[in-house]
Amino acid sequence: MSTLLTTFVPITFWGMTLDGSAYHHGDLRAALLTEAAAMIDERGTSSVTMRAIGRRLGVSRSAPYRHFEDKSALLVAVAAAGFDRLRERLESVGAGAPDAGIERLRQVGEVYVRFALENPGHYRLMYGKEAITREDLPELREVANGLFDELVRIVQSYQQSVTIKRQDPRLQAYVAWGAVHGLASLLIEGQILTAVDVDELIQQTTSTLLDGMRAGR
Amino acid sequence: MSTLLTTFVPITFWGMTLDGSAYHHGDLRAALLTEAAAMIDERGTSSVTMRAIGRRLGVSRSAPYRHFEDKSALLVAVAAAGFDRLRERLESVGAGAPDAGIERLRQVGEVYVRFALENPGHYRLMYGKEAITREDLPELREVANGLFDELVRIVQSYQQSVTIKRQDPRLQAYVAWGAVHGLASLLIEGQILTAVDVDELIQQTTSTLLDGMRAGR
DNA sequence: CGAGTCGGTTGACGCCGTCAACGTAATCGA
DNA sequence: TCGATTACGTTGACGGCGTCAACCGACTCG
Repeated sequence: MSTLLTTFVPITFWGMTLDGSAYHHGDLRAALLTEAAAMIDERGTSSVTMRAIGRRLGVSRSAPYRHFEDKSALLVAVAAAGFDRLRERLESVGAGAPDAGIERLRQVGEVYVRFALENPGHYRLMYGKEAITREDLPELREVANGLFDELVRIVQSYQQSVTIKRQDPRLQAYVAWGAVHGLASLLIEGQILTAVDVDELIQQTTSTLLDGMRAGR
Repeated sequence: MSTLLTTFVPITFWGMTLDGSAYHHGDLRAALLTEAAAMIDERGTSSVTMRAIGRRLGVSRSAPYRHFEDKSALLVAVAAAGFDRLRERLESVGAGAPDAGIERLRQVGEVYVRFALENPGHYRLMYGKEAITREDLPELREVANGLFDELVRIVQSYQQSVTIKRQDPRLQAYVAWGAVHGLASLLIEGQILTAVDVDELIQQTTSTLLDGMRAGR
Protein backbone atom coordinates (compact mmCIF):
# COMPACT_ATOMS: atom_id res chain seq x y z
CA MET A 1 0.00 0.00 0.00
CA SER A 2 2.62 2.48 0.94
CA THR A 3 4.55 1.26 -2.10
CA LEU A 4 1.67 2.19 -4.34
CA LEU A 5 1.35 5.59 -2.76
CA THR A 6 4.95 6.44 -3.21
CA THR A 7 4.52 6.17 -6.97
CA PHE A 8 2.53 9.40 -6.71
CA VAL A 9 5.21 11.20 -4.77
CA PRO A 10 7.21 13.41 -7.16
CA ILE A 11 10.71 12.25 -7.88
CA THR A 12 13.08 14.80 -6.41
CA PHE A 13 16.69 15.79 -6.86
CA TRP A 14 18.11 18.23 -4.35
CA GLY A 15 14.64 19.31 -3.45
CA MET A 16 13.73 20.14 -7.02
CA THR A 17 10.99 18.13 -8.68
CA LEU A 18 10.92 17.31 -12.36
CA ASP A 19 8.06 19.71 -13.03
CA GLY A 20 9.90 22.61 -11.46
CA SER A 21 7.94 22.79 -8.24
CA ALA A 22 9.85 22.19 -5.06
CA TYR A 23 9.34 21.46 -1.46
CA HIS A 24 12.84 22.48 -0.72
CA HIS A 25 13.63 25.53 -2.70
CA GLY A 26 17.19 24.70 -3.63
CA ASP A 27 18.93 27.88 -2.58
CA LEU A 28 16.36 30.00 -0.88
CA ARG A 29 18.93 32.02 0.99
CA ALA A 30 20.51 33.36 -2.19
CA ALA A 31 17.11 33.88 -3.75
CA LEU A 32 15.99 35.92 -0.75
CA LEU A 33 19.02 38.16 -1.07
CA THR A 34 18.60 38.87 -4.77
CA GLU A 35 14.84 39.27 -4.50
CA ALA A 36 15.12 41.64 -1.56
CA ALA A 37 17.74 43.63 -3.43
CA ALA A 38 15.49 43.86 -6.48
CA MET A 39 12.50 44.98 -4.44
CA ILE A 40 14.59 47.57 -2.64
CA ASP A 41 15.76 49.26 -5.82
CA GLU A 42 12.39 48.90 -7.53
CA ARG A 43 9.97 50.13 -4.91
CA GLY A 44 12.00 51.14 -1.89
CA THR A 45 13.00 49.46 1.32
CA SER A 46 9.55 49.85 2.83
CA SER A 47 8.15 47.59 0.12
CA VAL A 48 10.26 44.72 1.43
CA THR A 49 8.18 42.64 3.81
CA MET A 50 8.92 39.13 4.86
CA ARG A 51 5.54 38.03 3.61
CA ALA A 52 5.81 39.78 0.25
CA ILE A 53 9.25 38.39 -0.46
CA GLY A 54 8.01 34.92 0.40
CA ARG A 55 5.05 35.40 -1.91
CA ARG A 56 7.25 36.50 -4.78
CA LEU A 57 9.46 33.46 -4.32
CA GLY A 58 6.54 31.07 -3.96
CA VAL A 59 7.33 30.04 -0.42
CA SER A 60 5.41 30.54 2.77
CA ARG A 61 5.52 33.69 4.85
CA SER A 62 7.89 32.38 7.42
CA ALA A 63 10.25 30.40 5.23
CA PRO A 64 12.75 33.28 5.25
CA TYR A 65 13.16 32.78 8.99
CA ARG A 66 15.03 29.54 8.30
CA HIS A 67 17.79 31.64 6.72
CA PHE A 68 17.69 34.99 8.49
CA GLU A 69 17.00 35.60 12.13
CA ASP A 70 14.64 38.44 11.40
CA LYS A 71 13.89 41.08 8.82
CA SER A 72 16.69 43.31 10.01
CA ALA A 73 19.20 40.49 9.54
CA LEU A 74 18.07 40.07 5.94
CA LEU A 75 18.44 43.78 5.29
CA VAL A 76 21.87 43.79 6.90
CA ALA A 77 22.94 41.04 4.52
CA VAL A 78 21.64 43.00 1.55
CA ALA A 79 23.45 46.10 2.75
CA ALA A 80 26.66 44.11 3.18
CA ALA A 81 26.37 42.87 -0.39
CA GLY A 82 25.93 46.48 -1.46
CA PHE A 83 29.14 47.46 0.29
CA ASP A 84 30.94 44.67 -1.54
CA ARG A 85 29.67 45.88 -4.88
CA LEU A 86 30.63 49.45 -4.10
CA ARG A 87 34.10 48.35 -3.06
CA GLU A 88 34.55 46.48 -6.34
CA ARG A 89 33.48 49.50 -8.31
CA LEU A 90 35.86 51.77 -6.44
CA GLU A 91 38.75 49.37 -6.72
CA SER A 92 38.31 49.16 -10.47
CA VAL A 93 39.03 52.89 -10.63
CA GLY A 94 42.57 52.38 -9.43
CA ALA A 95 43.24 49.68 -12.00
CA GLY A 96 42.33 51.88 -14.95
CA ALA A 97 44.46 54.87 -14.04
CA PRO A 98 47.99 53.83 -13.14
CA ASP A 99 49.34 57.36 -13.34
CA ALA A 100 47.37 58.36 -10.27
CA GLY A 101 47.47 62.09 -9.76
CA ILE A 102 44.55 64.15 -8.64
CA GLU A 103 42.55 62.54 -11.39
CA ARG A 104 42.03 59.36 -9.43
CA LEU A 105 40.49 61.13 -6.49
CA ARG A 106 38.09 62.81 -8.85
CA GLN A 107 37.19 59.51 -10.47
CA VAL A 108 36.57 57.88 -7.13
CA GLY A 109 34.09 60.61 -6.32
CA GLU A 110 32.31 60.23 -9.62
CA VAL A 111 32.07 56.48 -9.35
CA TYR A 112 30.76 56.80 -5.82
CA VAL A 113 27.92 59.11 -6.83
CA ARG A 114 27.07 56.99 -9.85
CA PHE A 115 26.84 53.89 -7.72
CA ALA A 116 24.36 55.65 -5.46
CA LEU A 117 22.27 56.79 -8.42
CA GLU A 118 22.19 53.33 -9.94
CA ASN A 119 21.35 51.60 -6.66
CA PRO A 120 19.35 54.16 -4.72
CA GLY A 121 17.58 51.68 -2.48
CA HIS A 122 20.81 49.94 -1.63
CA TYR A 123 22.55 53.19 -0.97
CA ARG A 124 19.87 54.43 1.39
CA LEU A 125 19.96 51.12 3.19
CA MET A 126 23.74 51.16 3.51
CA TYR A 127 24.07 54.64 4.90
CA GLY A 128 20.75 55.11 6.64
CA LYS A 129 19.62 53.86 10.00
CA GLU A 130 15.92 53.70 9.42
CA ALA A 131 15.51 50.12 8.28
CA ILE A 132 18.23 48.40 10.25
CA THR A 133 17.47 48.24 13.91
CA ARG A 134 19.88 45.73 15.32
CA GLU A 135 22.91 46.62 17.35
CA ASP A 136 25.08 43.70 16.36
CA LEU A 137 26.45 44.95 13.09
CA PRO A 138 30.08 43.94 13.40
CA GLU A 139 30.66 42.81 9.86
CA LEU A 140 28.61 45.63 8.42
CA ARG A 141 30.54 48.27 10.32
CA GLU A 142 33.74 46.52 9.38
CA VAL A 143 33.19 46.59 5.64
CA ALA A 144 31.92 50.18 5.81
CA ASN A 145 34.94 51.24 7.82
CA GLY A 146 37.18 49.39 5.40
CA LEU A 147 35.83 51.51 2.60
CA PHE A 148 36.44 54.68 4.55
CA ASP A 149 39.98 53.62 5.41
CA GLU A 150 40.60 53.17 1.74
CA LEU A 151 39.48 56.76 1.17
CA VAL A 152 41.79 57.96 3.92
CA ARG A 153 44.63 56.14 2.23
CA ILE A 154 43.86 57.77 -1.10
CA VAL A 155 43.74 61.21 0.46
CA GLN A 156 46.95 60.52 2.32
CA SER A 157 48.75 59.34 -0.78
CA TYR A 158 47.79 62.53 -2.54
CA GLN A 159 48.84 64.66 0.35
CA GLN A 160 52.26 63.28 -0.33
CA SER A 161 52.08 64.76 -3.78
CA VAL A 162 52.74 68.50 -3.60
CA THR A 163 49.32 69.47 -4.80
CA ILE A 164 47.33 68.80 -1.64
CA LYS A 165 47.18 70.68 1.62
CA ARG A 166 48.84 68.86 4.49
CA GLN A 167 46.05 68.42 6.97
CA ASP A 168 44.65 65.63 9.06
CA PRO A 169 43.85 63.12 6.32
CA ARG A 170 40.97 61.69 8.33
CA LEU A 171 39.37 65.08 8.53
CA GLN A 172 39.92 65.69 4.85
CA ALA A 173 38.51 62.28 4.03
CA TYR A 174 35.35 63.02 6.00
CA VAL A 175 34.96 66.30 4.15
CA ALA A 176 35.35 64.59 0.79
CA TRP A 177 33.03 61.77 1.75
CA GLY A 178 30.48 64.24 3.02
CA ALA A 179 30.50 66.18 -0.23
CA VAL A 180 29.86 63.19 -2.48
CA HIS A 181 27.49 61.59 0.00
CA GLY A 182 25.51 64.80 0.22
CA LEU A 183 25.25 65.15 -3.52
CA ALA A 184 24.24 61.53 -3.88
CA SER A 185 21.61 61.84 -1.15
CA LEU A 186 20.07 65.01 -2.56
CA LEU A 187 19.81 63.39 -5.97
CA ILE A 188 18.41 60.13 -4.65
CA GLU A 189 15.84 61.79 -2.44
CA GLY A 190 14.62 63.90 -5.33
CA GLN A 191 15.64 67.17 -3.75
CA ILE A 192 17.30 68.46 -6.90
CA LEU A 193 14.40 69.09 -9.20
CA THR A 194 15.32 72.14 -11.22
CA ALA A 195 16.74 71.19 -14.56
CA VAL A 196 20.43 70.75 -14.01
CA ASP A 197 22.73 68.34 -15.75
CA VAL A 198 23.68 65.62 -13.32
CA ASP A 199 27.04 65.04 -14.96
CA GLU A 200 27.82 68.71 -14.67
CA LEU A 201 26.77 68.68 -11.04
CA ILE A 202 29.06 65.79 -10.21
CA GLN A 203 31.85 67.46 -12.12
CA GLN A 204 31.32 70.73 -10.29
CA THR A 205 31.26 69.01 -6.93
CA THR A 206 34.50 67.12 -7.42
CA SER A 207 36.17 70.21 -8.89
CA THR A 208 35.16 72.45 -6.02
CA LEU A 209 36.19 69.80 -3.54
CA LEU A 210 39.59 69.22 -5.07
CA ASP A 211 40.22 72.93 -5.47
CA GLY A 212 39.37 73.40 -1.85
CA MET A 213 41.69 70.60 -0.79
CA ARG A 214 44.52 71.80 -2.95
CA ALA A 215 46.83 74.25 -1.30
CA GLY A 216 46.00 77.89 -1.84
CA ARG A 217 49.65 77.81 -0.89
CA MET B 1 -36.00 62.49 35.71
CA SER B 2 -33.78 63.73 32.96
CA THR B 3 -33.21 66.83 35.07
CA LEU B 4 -31.86 64.71 37.89
CA LEU B 5 -29.55 62.82 35.59
CA THR B 6 -27.99 65.95 34.14
CA THR B 7 -26.71 66.87 37.56
CA PHE B 8 -24.26 64.00 37.12
CA VAL B 9 -23.04 65.22 33.76
CA PRO B 10 -19.72 67.05 34.24
CA ILE B 11 -19.84 70.78 33.78
CA THR B 12 -17.78 71.62 30.72
CA PHE B 13 -16.09 74.67 29.30
CA TRP B 14 -14.72 74.38 25.78
CA GLY B 15 -14.72 70.65 26.12
CA MET B 16 -12.67 70.69 29.29
CA THR B 17 -14.25 69.38 32.45
CA LEU B 18 -13.48 70.72 35.90
CA ASP B 19 -11.58 67.60 36.90
CA GLY B 20 -9.30 67.86 33.88
CA SER B 21 -10.79 65.06 31.84
CA ALA B 22 -12.21 66.03 28.49
CA TYR B 23 -14.36 64.70 25.79
CA HIS B 24 -13.18 67.33 23.43
CA HIS B 25 -9.49 67.75 23.78
CA GLY B 26 -9.27 71.49 23.32
CA ASP B 27 -6.59 71.74 20.70
CA LEU B 28 -5.76 68.26 19.61
CA ARG B 29 -4.33 69.32 16.30
CA ALA B 30 -1.58 71.38 17.90
CA ALA B 31 -0.97 68.68 20.49
CA LEU B 32 -0.56 66.08 17.73
CA LEU B 33 2.05 68.21 16.01
CA THR B 34 4.16 68.82 19.09
CA GLU B 35 3.81 65.25 20.32
CA ALA B 36 4.78 63.81 16.94
CA ALA B 37 7.74 66.16 16.79
CA ALA B 38 8.86 65.08 20.23
CA MET B 39 8.56 61.39 19.40
CA ILE B 40 10.46 61.87 16.16
CA ASP B 41 13.48 63.43 17.80
CA GLU B 42 13.34 61.10 20.80
CA ARG B 43 12.96 57.70 19.21
CA GLY B 44 12.91 58.22 15.46
CA THR B 45 10.22 58.56 12.86
CA SER B 46 9.41 54.86 12.93
CA SER B 47 8.30 55.19 16.54
CA VAL B 48 5.53 57.52 15.47
CA THR B 49 2.34 55.54 15.00
CA MET B 50 -1.14 56.93 14.90
CA ARG B 51 -2.13 54.65 17.73
CA ALA B 52 0.87 55.47 19.92
CA ILE B 53 0.47 59.18 19.54
CA GLY B 54 -3.20 58.87 20.44
CA ARG B 55 -2.26 56.83 23.48
CA ARG B 56 0.26 59.41 24.65
CA LEU B 57 -2.30 62.16 24.32
CA GLY B 58 -5.03 60.17 26.02
CA VAL B 59 -7.31 60.02 23.00
CA SER B 60 -8.50 57.11 20.93
CA ARG B 61 -6.53 55.54 18.12
CA SER B 62 -8.39 57.24 15.34
CA ALA B 63 -8.90 60.65 16.87
CA PRO B 64 -5.93 62.01 14.87
CA TYR B 65 -7.88 61.32 11.68
CA ARG B 66 -10.23 64.20 12.54
CA HIS B 67 -7.26 66.54 12.04
CA PHE B 68 -5.02 64.87 9.49
CA GLU B 69 -6.11 62.90 6.48
CA ASP B 70 -3.62 60.14 7.19
CA LYS B 71 -0.29 59.50 8.85
CA SER B 72 1.65 60.91 5.94
CA ALA B 73 -0.28 64.19 6.19
CA LEU B 74 0.67 64.48 9.85
CA LEU B 75 4.32 63.88 9.05
CA VAL B 76 4.20 66.40 6.24
CA ALA B 77 2.90 68.99 8.69
CA VAL B 78 5.70 68.18 11.12
CA ALA B 79 8.26 68.47 8.34
CA ALA B 80 6.81 71.80 7.26
CA ALA B 81 7.15 73.09 10.81
CA GLY B 82 10.76 71.92 10.70
CA PHE B 83 11.39 73.91 7.55
CA ASP B 84 9.97 76.98 9.23
CA ARG B 85 12.27 76.57 12.20
CA LEU B 86 15.27 76.04 9.95
CA ARG B 87 14.38 79.14 7.96
CA GLU B 88 14.17 81.20 11.15
CA ARG B 89 17.55 79.97 12.27
CA LEU B 90 19.14 80.75 8.93
CA GLU B 91 17.56 84.20 8.73
CA SER B 92 18.91 85.06 12.13
CA VAL B 93 22.42 84.60 10.73
CA GLY B 94 22.00 87.53 8.39
CA ALA B 95 20.81 89.80 11.17
CA GLY B 96 23.88 89.28 13.31
CA ALA B 97 26.49 89.97 10.65
CA PRO B 98 25.69 93.13 8.75
CA ASP B 99 29.12 93.33 7.17
CA ALA B 100 28.39 90.25 5.11
CA GLY B 101 31.51 89.00 3.35
CA ILE B 102 32.44 85.38 2.96
CA GLU B 103 31.89 85.00 6.67
CA ARG B 104 28.14 84.89 6.31
CA LEU B 105 28.23 82.00 3.90
CA ARG B 106 30.35 80.10 6.38
CA GLN B 107 27.97 80.86 9.21
CA VAL B 108 25.00 79.73 7.19
CA GLY B 109 26.69 76.38 6.67
CA GLU B 110 27.49 76.01 10.34
CA VAL B 111 24.00 76.87 11.47
CA TYR B 112 22.58 74.44 8.94
CA VAL B 113 24.64 71.54 10.24
CA ARG B 114 23.89 72.41 13.83
CA PHE B 115 20.19 72.49 13.17
CA ALA B 116 20.41 68.99 11.75
CA LEU B 117 22.37 67.74 14.76
CA GLU B 118 19.92 69.24 17.21
CA ASN B 119 16.84 67.97 15.36
CA PRO B 120 17.98 64.74 13.75
CA GLY B 121 14.54 63.22 13.43
CA HIS B 122 13.13 66.35 11.89
CA TYR B 123 16.03 66.67 9.53
CA ARG B 124 15.70 63.11 8.29
CA LEU B 125 12.01 63.63 7.81
CA MET B 126 12.49 66.87 5.92
CA TYR B 127 15.06 65.62 3.47
CA GLY B 128 14.23 61.95 3.26
CA LYS B 129 11.52 60.23 1.31
CA GLU B 130 11.04 57.17 3.43
CA ALA B 131 8.26 58.31 5.72
CA ILE B 132 6.35 60.63 3.46
CA THR B 133 4.57 58.80 0.70
CA ARG B 134 2.10 61.28 -0.68
CA GLU B 135 2.54 63.02 -3.98
CA ASP B 136 0.65 66.17 -3.13
CA LEU B 137 3.31 68.09 -1.31
CA PRO B 138 2.84 71.53 -2.76
CA GLU B 139 3.42 73.56 0.37
CA LEU B 140 6.23 71.35 1.52
CA ARG B 141 8.07 71.61 -1.78
CA GLU B 142 7.40 75.31 -1.75
CA VAL B 143 8.97 76.03 1.59
CA ALA B 144 11.91 73.73 0.83
CA ASN B 145 12.46 75.41 -2.51
CA GLY B 146 12.18 78.78 -0.82
CA LEU B 147 15.07 77.84 1.41
CA PHE B 148 17.15 76.73 -1.53
CA ASP B 149 16.38 79.93 -3.43
CA GLU B 150 17.65 81.84 -0.45
CA LEU B 151 20.90 79.92 -0.68
CA VAL B 152 21.15 80.68 -4.38
CA ARG B 153 20.69 84.35 -3.58
CA ILE B 154 23.44 84.24 -0.99
CA VAL B 155 25.82 82.55 -3.40
CA GLN B 156 24.89 85.02 -6.11
CA SER B 157 25.43 88.01 -3.90
CA TYR B 158 28.89 86.76 -3.06
CA GLN B 159 29.72 86.07 -6.63
CA GLN B 160 29.30 89.78 -7.09
CA SER B 161 32.08 90.31 -4.64
CA VAL B 162 35.44 89.65 -6.26
CA THR B 163 36.29 86.69 -4.10
CA ILE B 164 34.04 84.07 -5.68
CA LYS B 165 34.29 82.28 -8.98
CA ARG B 166 31.71 83.36 -11.49
CA GLN B 167 29.82 80.21 -12.25
CA ASP B 168 26.21 79.14 -12.48
CA PRO B 169 25.05 80.11 -8.98
CA ARG B 170 22.45 77.35 -8.96
CA LEU B 171 25.15 74.78 -9.57
CA GLN B 172 27.35 76.32 -6.90
CA ALA B 173 24.45 76.39 -4.50
CA TYR B 174 23.80 72.70 -5.04
CA VAL B 175 27.44 71.93 -4.39
CA ALA B 176 27.40 73.94 -1.17
CA TRP B 177 24.13 72.43 -0.06
CA GLY B 178 25.40 68.97 -0.85
CA ALA B 179 28.52 69.46 1.22
CA VAL B 180 26.72 70.56 4.38
CA HIS B 181 23.85 68.12 3.86
CA GLY B 182 26.32 65.30 3.43
CA LEU B 183 28.20 66.18 6.58
CA ALA B 184 24.96 66.52 8.52
CA SER B 185 23.68 63.19 7.24
CA LEU B 186 26.86 61.31 8.04
CA LEU B 187 26.83 62.70 11.56
CA ILE B 188 23.15 62.02 12.13
CA GLU B 189 23.30 58.49 10.81
CA GLY B 190 26.23 57.71 13.06
CA GLN B 191 28.61 57.07 10.21
CA ILE B 192 31.36 59.18 11.74
CA LEU B 193 32.48 57.14 14.69
CA THR B 194 36.21 57.68 15.00
CA ALA B 195 37.03 60.34 17.51
CA VAL B 196 36.96 63.60 15.64
CA ASP B 197 35.90 66.96 16.89
CA VAL B 198 32.57 67.86 15.35
CA ASP B 199 33.26 71.57 15.48
CA GLU B 200 36.54 71.05 13.69
CA LEU B 201 34.78 68.91 11.10
CA ILE B 202 32.21 71.58 10.38
CA GLN B 203 34.93 74.18 10.24
CA GLN B 204 36.99 72.09 7.86
CA THR B 205 34.01 71.46 5.60
CA THR B 206 33.04 75.08 5.25
CA SER B 207 36.66 76.11 4.76
CA THR B 208 37.27 73.56 2.05
CA LEU B 209 34.01 74.48 0.39
CA LEU B 210 34.70 78.20 0.41
CA ASP B 211 38.27 77.72 -0.74
CA GLY B 212 36.98 75.63 -3.58
CA MET B 213 34.40 78.20 -4.54
CA ARG B 214 36.83 81.08 -4.34
CA ALA B 215 38.63 81.84 -7.53
CA GLY B 216 42.00 80.21 -7.94
CA ARG B 217 41.73 83.00 -10.43
C1' DC C 1 -35.33 74.54 20.81
C1' DG C 2 -34.02 71.89 16.91
C1' DA C 3 -30.72 70.73 13.08
C1' DG C 4 -26.32 70.44 11.70
C1' DT C 5 -21.47 70.18 12.22
C1' DC C 6 -17.34 69.23 14.71
C1' DG C 7 -14.61 66.18 17.12
C1' DG C 8 -14.49 62.44 19.55
C1' DT C 9 -15.60 56.92 20.17
C1' DT C 10 -15.56 51.69 19.09
C1' DG C 11 -15.67 47.75 15.77
C1' DA C 12 -13.74 45.65 11.99
C1' DC C 13 -10.53 44.58 8.07
C1' DG C 14 -6.38 43.33 6.12
C1' DC C 15 -1.67 43.97 6.38
C1' DC C 16 2.67 43.20 9.06
C1' DG C 17 6.66 40.63 12.03
C1' DT C 18 7.25 36.83 14.58
C1' DC C 19 6.79 32.55 17.41
C1' DA C 20 5.31 27.75 18.22
C1' DA C 21 4.13 23.43 16.59
C1' DC C 22 4.38 20.50 13.09
C1' DG C 23 5.89 17.67 8.83
C1' DT C 24 8.92 16.13 5.26
C1' DA C 25 13.28 15.52 2.82
C1' DA C 26 18.17 14.88 3.03
C1' DT C 27 22.02 13.19 5.60
C1' DC C 28 24.85 10.74 8.52
C1' DG C 29 26.35 7.15 11.89
C1' DA C 30 25.82 2.22 13.21
C1' DT D 1 20.59 -0.55 5.13
C1' DC D 2 18.21 1.66 8.29
C1' DG D 3 17.22 4.72 12.21
C1' DA D 4 17.99 9.10 14.15
C1' DT D 5 19.06 13.64 13.35
C1' DT D 6 19.07 17.79 11.17
C1' DA D 7 17.80 21.15 7.64
C1' DC D 8 14.15 23.34 5.65
C1' DG D 9 9.71 23.94 4.69
C1' DT D 10 4.45 24.49 6.36
C1' DT D 11 0.24 26.43 8.91
C1' DG D 12 -1.94 28.61 13.07
C1' DA D 13 -1.96 32.23 16.14
C1' DC D 14 -0.85 36.70 18.48
C1' DG D 15 -0.44 41.45 18.90
C1' DG D 16 0.50 45.86 16.53
C1' DC D 17 -0.28 48.71 12.69
C1' DG D 18 -3.14 52.14 9.28
C1' DT D 19 -7.51 53.05 8.08
C1' DC D 20 -12.61 53.00 7.21
C1' DA D 21 -17.50 52.89 8.68
C1' DA D 22 -20.80 53.63 11.99
C1' DC D 23 -21.95 55.83 15.87
C1' DC D 24 -22.53 59.60 19.49
C1' DG D 25 -21.84 63.62 22.47
C1' DA D 26 -21.29 68.59 22.57
C1' DC D 27 -21.09 72.89 20.72
C1' DT D 28 -23.24 76.44 17.18
C1' DC D 29 -26.44 78.82 14.80
C1' DG D 30 -31.14 79.65 12.76
